[in-house]
Amino acid sequence: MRKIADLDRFDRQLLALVRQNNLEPARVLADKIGLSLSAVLRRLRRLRDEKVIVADIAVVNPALTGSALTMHVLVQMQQAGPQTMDNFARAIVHHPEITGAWDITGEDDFLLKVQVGSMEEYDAFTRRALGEDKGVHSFTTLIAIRNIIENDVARRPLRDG
Amino acid sequence: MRKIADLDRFDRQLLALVRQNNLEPARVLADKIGLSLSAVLRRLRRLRDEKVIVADIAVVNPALTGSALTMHVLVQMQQAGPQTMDNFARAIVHHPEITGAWDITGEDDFLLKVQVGSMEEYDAFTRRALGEDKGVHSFTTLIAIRNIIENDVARRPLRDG
DNA sequence: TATGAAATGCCATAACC
DNA sequence: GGTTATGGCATTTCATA
Repeated sequence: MRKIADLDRFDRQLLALVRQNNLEPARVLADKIGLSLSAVLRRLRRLRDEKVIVADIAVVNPALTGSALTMHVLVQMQQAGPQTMDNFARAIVHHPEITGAWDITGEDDFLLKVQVGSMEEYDAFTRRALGEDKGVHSFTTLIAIRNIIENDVARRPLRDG
Repeated sequence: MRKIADLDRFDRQLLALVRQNNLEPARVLADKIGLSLSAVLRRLRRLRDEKVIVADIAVVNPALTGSALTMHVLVQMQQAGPQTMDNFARAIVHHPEITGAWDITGEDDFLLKVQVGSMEEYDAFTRRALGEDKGVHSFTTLIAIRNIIENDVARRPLRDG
């Protein structure tokens, strides 16, 4: 992956702009940062090719997309060695229900943010992702009653009307 | 705001597509959902005008944008009455450091996701946002050692190289 | 009030300096 | 990194149901 140091002032300015609006014509961006049209297009292409920009998406009103249930799960491992931690971290990446995951300090080892459509789905998820064969000792579920702030790029299907 | 029921099958299909890639030519989208080019462009324009699509953005690699520090804060209120909860919920919305907030079940009342540049900044944030005058009884900080999954649409400035 | 079709104008692309 | 010619795409207008 490219290092931050490899991004010059123009790259950073471009990213700051397209992160707010990626439909703005390159010509406008060029004027804003004081570069030519082609330079802007070349840089944007490279930023996308090199996965500095990982996606270009429309953000849909959360009221329309919000999952039925948002859970946070505090996970304690059986033994918090680097090996076990890494294995678990690598394993959870593939679960689409998990929209956030952090390796944390304190009593617990991981914090997961999970979005599911129903309690049944959550139950199935825990069995699949947090079974004891994964090195998990125990976990605590924090059920979200209400989403107050939710900045996630939701990738779940839209709720039906 | 428009109700979900007002979105027909075509609108939902369009949203599902542009939520993954908003740079795809309308012609391609039209083929995928079985509608004409003009119909697709009209619908997209309306979805944007009516703020069903609230933004069109490039998602930047979290390793480059992620704040130096991601914290999760479990907050216990002095008294968890609806009044206090609502006041707090309304107050926190204005803090830019908070990129996620949920009203949760269990021992604690709120879970906050906070992104800051340094420990000093976090300390200042807690004093500002979680002072006792806000009705907060106590809070526990979970420091993220590592971001394993991070789907947030970060709107903070890029870190300098 | 919706779609579908065709003419216009803008924008990204690519080859070159 | 900048400039120019080309192709593609969105936009607009019109016709239709």
